[in-house]
Amino acid sequence: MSDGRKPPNISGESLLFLTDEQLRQGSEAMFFAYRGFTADPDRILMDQAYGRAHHRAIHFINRAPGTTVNNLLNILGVTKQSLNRVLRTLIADGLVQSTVGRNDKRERHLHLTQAGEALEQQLSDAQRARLRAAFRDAGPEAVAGFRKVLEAMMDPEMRASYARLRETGG
Amino acid sequence: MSDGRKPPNISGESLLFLTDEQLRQGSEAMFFAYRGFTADPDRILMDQAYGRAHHRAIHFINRAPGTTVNNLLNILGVTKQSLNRVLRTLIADGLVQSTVGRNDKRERHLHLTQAGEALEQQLSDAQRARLRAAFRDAGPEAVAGFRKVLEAMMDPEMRASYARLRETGG
DNA sequence: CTTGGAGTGTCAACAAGGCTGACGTAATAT
DNA sequence: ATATTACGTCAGCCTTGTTGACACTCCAAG
Repeated sequence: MSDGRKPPNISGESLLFLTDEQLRQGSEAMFFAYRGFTADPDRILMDQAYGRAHHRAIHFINRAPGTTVNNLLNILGVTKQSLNRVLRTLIADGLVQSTVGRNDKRERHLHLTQAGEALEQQLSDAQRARLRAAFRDAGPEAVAGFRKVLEAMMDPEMRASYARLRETGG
Repeated sequence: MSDGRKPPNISGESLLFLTDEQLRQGSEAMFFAYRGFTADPDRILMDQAYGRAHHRAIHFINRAPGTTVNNLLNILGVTKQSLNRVLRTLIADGLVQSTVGRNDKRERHLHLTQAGEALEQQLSDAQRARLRAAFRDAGPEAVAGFRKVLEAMMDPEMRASYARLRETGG
């Protein structure tokens, strides 16, 4: 690594897509694209007293209704103090409902209220609109490649979370 | 938007890759992948007194040596005050050199020092290693699709910055 | 030549949202 | 009975975003 120059074409196929320059362009594409990816929901949330952290919580509670705090913690990859601050405001504002577990009363199960679902819709509509346009412009094969590379880029635990959500979600 | 159901197959080709569920999976892939994407440099920077903002500044100064503060501002999409705090520490620590513009003395031209280049190498090596592995696993066609979708996802101005960097960079 | 506006960069103060550490409480597991 | 787990909370810190206020430079209009 850090060879700085194009690796020689060892195997039969061209490895030009693995040059440092190509990888750097990939990094920059990720950076700029992620900005676009979050821009629309961010704009919506600015008006309200919420931020990106609230969006993430709402998204995954909607995605896995009844999930526990601990599970959400693992998915989001933040500390419970951080998450709790966000959840506290969402519960206080009546967007999220926290119910004591039936089997294990230590657990709290999280659901979106109607108001929470409404906000989730609004946020994911904005984000999906951009993604839909990008997907349509790029075409199905590009989208398949997009997904493939992103998945390969994840940490293993994240890849597991991602796969689990895919199974339950459809 | 927000139709919630699969759109009918209007055109000749299948539009199943544009269902809400597929788009949601795309969002989640972006979220998890971006975490992985930033994880390695973040780990390196944790030890030092620097964060992700410093990484971004160093990256783009390296990419476009002699760039002005204002230009960097546009690329990074933050306020000049935010950037200035980062630059101040980098300059104080001798990683970045700021020289008054020759033609226009209002401008500052930014360069990495040797120490700055060394850190840049270390950071981008870590990030490139992950990206290289992901690219190799996914293969050239997937990478092409990846790039295509990301580019379509950017805001127009960001797409312009991205293209500009690509030209000068090679 | 002076002056006013636009462009560029700096300093100060504040907020969001990460983090760690410590502690309390209830429920479960051993 | 005790240890562990799940959750909540308080306190305090750091990074990194924000606005507001200000200084210096340049250029053009008067």
